[in-house]
Amino acid sequence: MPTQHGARGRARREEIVRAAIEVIAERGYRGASLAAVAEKVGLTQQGLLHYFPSKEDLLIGVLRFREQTDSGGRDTVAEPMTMADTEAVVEANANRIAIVRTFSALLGESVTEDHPAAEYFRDRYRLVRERLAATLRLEWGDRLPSGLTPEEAAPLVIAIMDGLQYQWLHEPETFDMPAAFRSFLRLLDPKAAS
Amino acid sequence: MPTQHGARGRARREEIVRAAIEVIAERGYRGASLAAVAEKVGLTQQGLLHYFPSKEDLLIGVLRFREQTDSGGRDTVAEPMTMADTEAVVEANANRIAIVRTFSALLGESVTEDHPAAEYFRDRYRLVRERLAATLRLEWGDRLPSGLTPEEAAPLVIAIMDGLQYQWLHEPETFDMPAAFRSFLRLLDPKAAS
DNA sequence: CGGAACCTACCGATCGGTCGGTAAACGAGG
DNA sequence: CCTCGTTTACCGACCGATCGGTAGGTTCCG
Repeated sequence: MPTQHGARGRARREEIVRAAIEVIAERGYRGASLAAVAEKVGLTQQGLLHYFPSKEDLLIGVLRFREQTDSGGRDTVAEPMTMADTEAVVEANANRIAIVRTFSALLGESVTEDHPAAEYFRDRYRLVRERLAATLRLEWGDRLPSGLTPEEAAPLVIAIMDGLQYQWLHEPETFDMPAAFRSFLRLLDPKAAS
Repeated sequence: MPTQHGARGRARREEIVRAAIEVIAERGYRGASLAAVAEKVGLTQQGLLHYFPSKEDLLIGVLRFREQTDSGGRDTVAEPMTMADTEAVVEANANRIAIVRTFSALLGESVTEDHPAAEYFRDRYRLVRERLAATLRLEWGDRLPSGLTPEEAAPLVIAIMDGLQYQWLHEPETFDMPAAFRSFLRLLDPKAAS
């Protein structure tokens, strides 16, 4: 078992994961070769395999890395306690195009058969929907201003965030993702200042 | 130039395109091998290359096929003249999981570098946004009931459709995509019966 | 000494694509 | 109707590249 002790090894692993995120953003998971990731951190492919014994292990590393550190990643929606926070997340994502691209590409791939990230996204969706519904209920009670229940609104918030990212990624300089998201928030609560 | 005349050849090409759509749904575009597509229609990989001289040409064929025939595909949003039609599109998509999966997978891949479908999706988004805005304006004038302009609302409708598909594809039996979309329509127009 | 951190040398599989053929269908001319 | 050249519809053999992964080291640090 590599990388167990030693801050040295842990740092190297993180370096590798960051490189993997970049490569996946450029080529997707299937298109990302271990060799390309290895080269980015100055390793051979086999050197990389010392830290992550298989490509799938590396992907798991990427997914885990996001869950831990990534306090600005797309779905940190899992955490925020107010709707204003979700807006901040979108804003932050607009400045993290590489990470957004990585996870948008992964999300797309994950709908194909036996994709190693499929389970991750399914569980993630469930979790985020739950927490988001709780957040909405905390903010507005059992009925939003629009008349929707929190359970009805939560999937819509997620869908908007995901969907806007694709439009934005295809026209990063033209498409104003945060503004579009704010429009949606106005839809949820017409009285909101924002 | 193959397939120019002859209904025979044209039919074969369509057969191939349909097979390609299936394979892409299972493996994505990068993961889809010409051999796998060829096998589905009882051809060798070289036989397939007779009809589509390269893998990219096959993808173009898939994209074109959708634009023509696919009157129920995800984005036929380009056509409908009323909002009720968009609801019908979503409903139809809920019964076309293979095609939805294909284009969701392609959309995801298309955000990676130099993807052959990137231009297609970008142009498609522009077009659909325009037409949808026109539809919205026709239905409600310059301000929707929620106060949004048609140009503000159009990207949101698209984002919802795209985003809901990913959640649905990850839980096809549990997640009620049409119901979620109707919730969104209620957000757009609280007075709607639906 | 022992384990972590690598690397060289390979391997079998798969990929998209080329080359060069063959066989059948087809249209035109006699 | 029958030839005959052309096009269409394929297939077998092959190729160079790349892929993820294994086996078996060596170096170096604690």
